[in-house]
Amino acid sequence: MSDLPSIAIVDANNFYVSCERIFDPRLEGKPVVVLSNNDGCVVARSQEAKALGIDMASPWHSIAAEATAQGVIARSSNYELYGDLSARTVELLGRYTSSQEVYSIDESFIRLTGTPPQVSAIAREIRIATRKLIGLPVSIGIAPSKTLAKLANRGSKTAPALLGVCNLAAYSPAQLTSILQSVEVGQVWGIGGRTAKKLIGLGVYTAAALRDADAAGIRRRFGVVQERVVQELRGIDCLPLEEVHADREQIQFSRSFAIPISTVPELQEVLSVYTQRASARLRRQNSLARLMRCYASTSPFQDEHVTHAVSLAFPDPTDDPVVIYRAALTALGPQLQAHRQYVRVGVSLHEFSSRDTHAALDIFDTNPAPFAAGDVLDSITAKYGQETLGLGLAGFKSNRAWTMRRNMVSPRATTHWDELATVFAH
DNA sequence: TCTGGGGTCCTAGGACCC
DNA sequence: TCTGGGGTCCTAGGACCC
Repeated sequence: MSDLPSIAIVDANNFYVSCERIFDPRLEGKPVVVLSNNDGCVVARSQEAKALGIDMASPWHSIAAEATAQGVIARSSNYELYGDLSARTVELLGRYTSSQEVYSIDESFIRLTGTPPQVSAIAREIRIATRKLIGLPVSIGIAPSKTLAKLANRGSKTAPALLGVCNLAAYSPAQLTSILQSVEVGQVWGIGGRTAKKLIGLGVYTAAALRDADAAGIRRRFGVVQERVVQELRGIDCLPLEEVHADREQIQFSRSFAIPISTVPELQEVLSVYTQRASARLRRQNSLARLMRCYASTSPFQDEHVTHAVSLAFPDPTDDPVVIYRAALTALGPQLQAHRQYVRVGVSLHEFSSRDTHAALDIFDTNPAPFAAGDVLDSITAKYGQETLGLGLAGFKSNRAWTMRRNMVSPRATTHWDELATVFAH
């Protein structure tokens, strides 16, 4: 038995639903779904909801009647709650490893060392701890590469006998091949719908067949990303753990509206709010942006779907909400047409530099220090909340008909004093 | 009436330069 | 009339992920 380091992926089961259940135990054992922003699509389902045949990404409006008749309970997404429970889970996992990559809101890769039985024992301990200390059920897949760990993670969920932990090191080469033969090629991490279709056309139907395919040929036909998948399936670790969470390389803020917008002043208001939110994220990671893209689009589900998009460079990299808003308005404003029914606006920032580096280069700048509107906004909203203060049109809260629809949202039970859970004694 | 949002990486192709 | 070739930078878009 080898004593090599293994990669484990720890993944919370039906994460958003599990978060909702922690603070509302009445949801336990019932079919529950969580909806995307705007109460648009299903983005998380409990086991019971999956069993009823509710698909991921189903538009809620088209299934709501039937689902509620079947007893399905829907919740609007409550990202503040999920984010907080996610952070607690990350901290807990950190106690079991020296090397951790936070891959998404509900998944971490961690490195575990020991013999296969030792590693599996640690994984079982983690499972018990997350359930007991945070309230979340998790599944754990363990293997020599990330891609195989993801595959093991699927196995840990589909085979109840494994009790939520699947360590591929526990299987013989023949058993491993038979496991890979049972996985469709499109289920492999990194192989999406398009590539899967092409692979099937070439006769590559399963994970085992992809593992045994000619790596150079795969590279020629599909590129380096897919070639790495082949190597990873062979147990060769090609995708290192990204331990330090690097700053973002782009920041987007985009939302669909509860109702379409067709007046220019309202679009200006939206741009004002979105540019302020995007620039706040930029300042949080201490970056300046050189490039911005903005777009406004009508519904892709209607005739005459249009998108107006602009891309613009700032003369000097900036994080100033006033500069960014004015630039967005100047560039996108002339394209907006009052008779259109816009359903979505997006702002994205790119090409970052560090705020500190830029300041150091700026010593010969003769302009007096400008009013740092961004810093003032940040310190006030940090203390009193996101909605307390805004610049210009974003400062008014009245009559914002376009904001998100969130009709079934749960309390932010861990981050707001006035929304704490209430316990009743009987 | 009602269809999410935020990322990453890679590649192709045009513009430009020498 | 004749009319190269290679390198780099930039951007848009594809594909994938959760």
